[in-house]
Amino acid sequence: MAKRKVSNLLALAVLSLLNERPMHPYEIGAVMRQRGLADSIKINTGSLYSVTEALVRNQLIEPVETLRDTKHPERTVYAVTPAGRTEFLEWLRSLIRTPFKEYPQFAAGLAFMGHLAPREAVALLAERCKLLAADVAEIRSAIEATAKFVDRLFLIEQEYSLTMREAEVKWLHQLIERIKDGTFTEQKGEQSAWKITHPDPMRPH
Amino acid sequence: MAKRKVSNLLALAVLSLLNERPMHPYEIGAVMRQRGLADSIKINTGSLYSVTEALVRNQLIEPVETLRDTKHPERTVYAVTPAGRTEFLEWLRSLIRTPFKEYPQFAAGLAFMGHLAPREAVALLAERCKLLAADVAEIRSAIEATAKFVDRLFLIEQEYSLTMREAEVKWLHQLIERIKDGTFTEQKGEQSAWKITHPDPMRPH
DNA sequence: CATAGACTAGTCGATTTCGACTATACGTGT
DNA sequence: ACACGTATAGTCGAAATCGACTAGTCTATG
Repeated sequence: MAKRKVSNLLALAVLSLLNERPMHPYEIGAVMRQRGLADSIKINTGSLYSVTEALVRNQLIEPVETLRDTKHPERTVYAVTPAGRTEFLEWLRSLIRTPFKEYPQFAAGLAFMGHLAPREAVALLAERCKLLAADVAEIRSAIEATAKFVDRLFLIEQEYSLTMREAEVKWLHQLIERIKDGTFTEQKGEQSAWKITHPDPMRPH
Repeated sequence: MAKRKVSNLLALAVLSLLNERPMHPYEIGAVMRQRGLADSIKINTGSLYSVTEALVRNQLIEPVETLRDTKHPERTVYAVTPAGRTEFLEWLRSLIRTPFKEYPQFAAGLAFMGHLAPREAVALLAERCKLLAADVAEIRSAIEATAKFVDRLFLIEQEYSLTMREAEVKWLHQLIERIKDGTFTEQKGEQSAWKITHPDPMRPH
């Protein structure tokens, strides 16, 4: 994510909600959680205030009033600026259009999987399959339960999440099979070991 | 990713490479790039040194010598400690076993897609499809080219990457179809608009 | 009535991330 | 000879991220 003045996705959420109406940061956090946005965008209180400041500094939002209420701490209400509205829409477009490079943790794990014995790798992958399958079931029922009172438009992202997990489970099954069937391994004595035919400095053992 | 003393995936790469042999950070960076690890783990020079310091601070690696060479700047060589070896393996296991929550940028885009007109959304999604398809083709040829001299074990992560992109392309096609076929939309005058039947504060317009 | 926990709205300081920069050496082209 | 680009090995300072903490109010419970 290059060149954006503020790039934390929290800022996108802030811009989106302020597009609806002015709010103070605590309220933004509460609405995000209420709407399940915390599922797509990581919320951290410190970052929410920090991002809000950055948006102000870059004139994408501005403070419009400060409310005092004997019952509550003082709160500052922000509204989006025209520049902020523009940034929001452009950012949103680029998020939908451009498949930006991601660095999923599992990919890093796979890159170093050769450090583990094939047998152990298979066990771990199988466990991952189980956990993902549970995720899949959970997302499924959440979608069904929510579909009763939420428009499908707002379930798209859960469906995406579901699809990607299902694809991973499927691939994992295949990977496990291939490890077991000897595609990646060879027998060394009683143990099966990764098949390494290029013992050069390219990769570990 | 909770509780790890050092959690940047760069640190995992450092631990992995130092498991092979002692190296200085610049060399670690170079080897990572040479091996294509920069594809799975984001490298930033400042972070590499910072992460190295954090690993030292937490006694997962230690400096073993400082080399001076009239041609090159002074360099500090680090080696992994027993605790570092243990941490590496446990971290690796957890990366493979546990599907930790990720926050892909596209998911955030989908969460707010309702802010765009359906027509525009479709155009953007179609563009994304194209870009992803190009990624798919590229990864495919990279795998084929590399398979000639790299063991399959070391291509697993590229295959994962390929699979996930293919799944996304497929799903995108379906999503586009569903937007076009009226699943998500309704006619409002001459324009098609998102079908919103719950105009409550749950979501934007 | 007192206490504990949750809620409200934010702060704080430590750590991490980022990307430009430093300074030297070498190779290449003009 | 000079300029430029690349390689070597790292530094630096600004900004971002994180998660615990602050302080007051309200509610429920004993």
